[in-house]
Amino acid sequence: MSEKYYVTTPIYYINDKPHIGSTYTTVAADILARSHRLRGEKTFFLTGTDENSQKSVEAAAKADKELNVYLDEMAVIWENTWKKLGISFDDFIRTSQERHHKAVARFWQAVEKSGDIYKDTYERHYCVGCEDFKTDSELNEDDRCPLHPNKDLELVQEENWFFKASNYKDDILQLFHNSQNFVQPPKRLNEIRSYVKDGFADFSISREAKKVSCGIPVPGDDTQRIYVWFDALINYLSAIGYGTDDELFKKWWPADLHLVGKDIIKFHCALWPAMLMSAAKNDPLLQNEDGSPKLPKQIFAHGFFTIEGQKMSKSLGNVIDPLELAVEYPFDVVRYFFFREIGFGNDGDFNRLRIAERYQSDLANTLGNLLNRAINMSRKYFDGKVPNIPDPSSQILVPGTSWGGKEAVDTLWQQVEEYYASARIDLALEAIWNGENASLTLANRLVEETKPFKLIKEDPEKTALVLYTLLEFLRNVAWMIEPVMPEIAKQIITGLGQDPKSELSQHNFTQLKTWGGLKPGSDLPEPKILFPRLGE
RNA sequence: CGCGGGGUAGAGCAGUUGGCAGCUCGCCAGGCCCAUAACCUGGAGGCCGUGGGUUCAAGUCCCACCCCCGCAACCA
Repeated sequence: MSEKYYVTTPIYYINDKPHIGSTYTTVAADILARSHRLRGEKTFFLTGTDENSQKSVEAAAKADKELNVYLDEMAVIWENTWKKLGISFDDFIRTSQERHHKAVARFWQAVEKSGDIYKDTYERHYCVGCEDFKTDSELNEDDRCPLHPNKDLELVQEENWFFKASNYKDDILQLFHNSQNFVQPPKRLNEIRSYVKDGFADFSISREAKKVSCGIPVPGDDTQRIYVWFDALINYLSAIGYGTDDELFKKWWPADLHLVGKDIIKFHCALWPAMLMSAAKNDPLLQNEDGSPKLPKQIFAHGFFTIEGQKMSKSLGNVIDPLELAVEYPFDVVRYFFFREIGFGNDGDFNRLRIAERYQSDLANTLGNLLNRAINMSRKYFDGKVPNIPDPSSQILVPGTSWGGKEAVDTLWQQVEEYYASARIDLALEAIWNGENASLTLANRLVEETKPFKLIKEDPEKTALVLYTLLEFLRNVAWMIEPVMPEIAKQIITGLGQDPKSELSQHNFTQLKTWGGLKPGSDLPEPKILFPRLGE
């Protein structure tokens, strides 16, 4: 009955510590994972590190460290950064781990058995920057890599193993056709479709061992090492038991969502499904009941952002360390900014002025102030308690107001859930703040429309109804924003005199979001300022 | 013919299947006084980059063009 949700981030190169960009990706995955967990779905959230790269070798050499030592140190830094930021990952895969090597070996053999691996000698241009081969048509007018024009292309001439990606070109195009949501957002689907159409050539998937100082050995061929991308993608399988724990694997595969940056869609949307299609032919674990390949359900490519209008760059010195940022602002505020300000899937700008603006306006003024005024009035007029209304679950409309009542809140919940489900985090937040029949803005308006501070003298019962509505709506909002702002959500719940932990453990999701959950007559603690105003 | 993103109110951005142009901030004028000088209402402010085309109807679809941004390294 309960559905499962398996979400991944890309695995990161660890030639430096995490920065704000990788943090953005990871937070996005965290939000989606949390939204599914909240719904009571069995959720598995994977992140990790890509360690079989030439870049790691270079970085280790630069740091004057043994490769293994360097990798171990950096992997810890990455994992700990995510922990400190409260990222709720369930596993942390390192491609240097034994389990990964086992999975890769099994996968390679399955692909080989399918007849999609062959040896060939060739001479081609290899761009170290891209870690990728370039065909002549991909070079710029100076015959250099358009992405890395200052880097000399290596003219590589060697015998390598190749993956017959071209065998799957039609299948991939068919996949795009059949499942329009496979790649999100749509503009990325267009991009990748034209890439596959124009030429989805066979990939070289190994390099000569003597030329690289890292990489997983090709099964049965010690002279070759597996090309980093071919092994990296398999991490999504190895972390959930492929090659080591069949039962676990069956539980989680296929992935429900691979979250990636827009720069690596080629690998995830074309190469990866092709690899899986091939391996599935000779590995029942990768097959559906009908023998078709089990492919990830969706790949979502997010955009990049600039820092204060400029490209993130070390030489400009504007690379932001997420841990330092988390000192400047509560990290929940940063999370909110990321997904309120920047349409998920679009490029955006990381701008401190805008963070401050969002903080002041959306968080302090609209949300924080509402919570504060609602609690204060309730405490003042109702003896420090949540107003004791007779039948909270059947709360009716307050006549003469634009507040949509409990049904509008149900509708809002529905919208928010749909947005989370389709990874439109930005729209979920927009709806909570500015929605049409129930929203934080409308809740503030309800106060103006009913004036509880006057109404209390004439009609205490109606006042109780209004205040209960506000408090109960805030409880609902807390759970709506919990995936994005888990700490803030807890503080709101606590501020309403409830215990977030027991709310979660004693109620299922359906009960949580059912109107009337806030117990009438329960104690309201003295309000704390959730978002102090900035400046003086 | 390198690749990609984008040009919508003063700033920053939304605009799914074409159907009266929206949101946040800022500005102006009111209201309110419970609240974090917060909240609410009203208003000013747009040739939706340009020129064509399709259509009863185009920010949205088609064609052409102009302009801006990113593309050594770091890097989602």
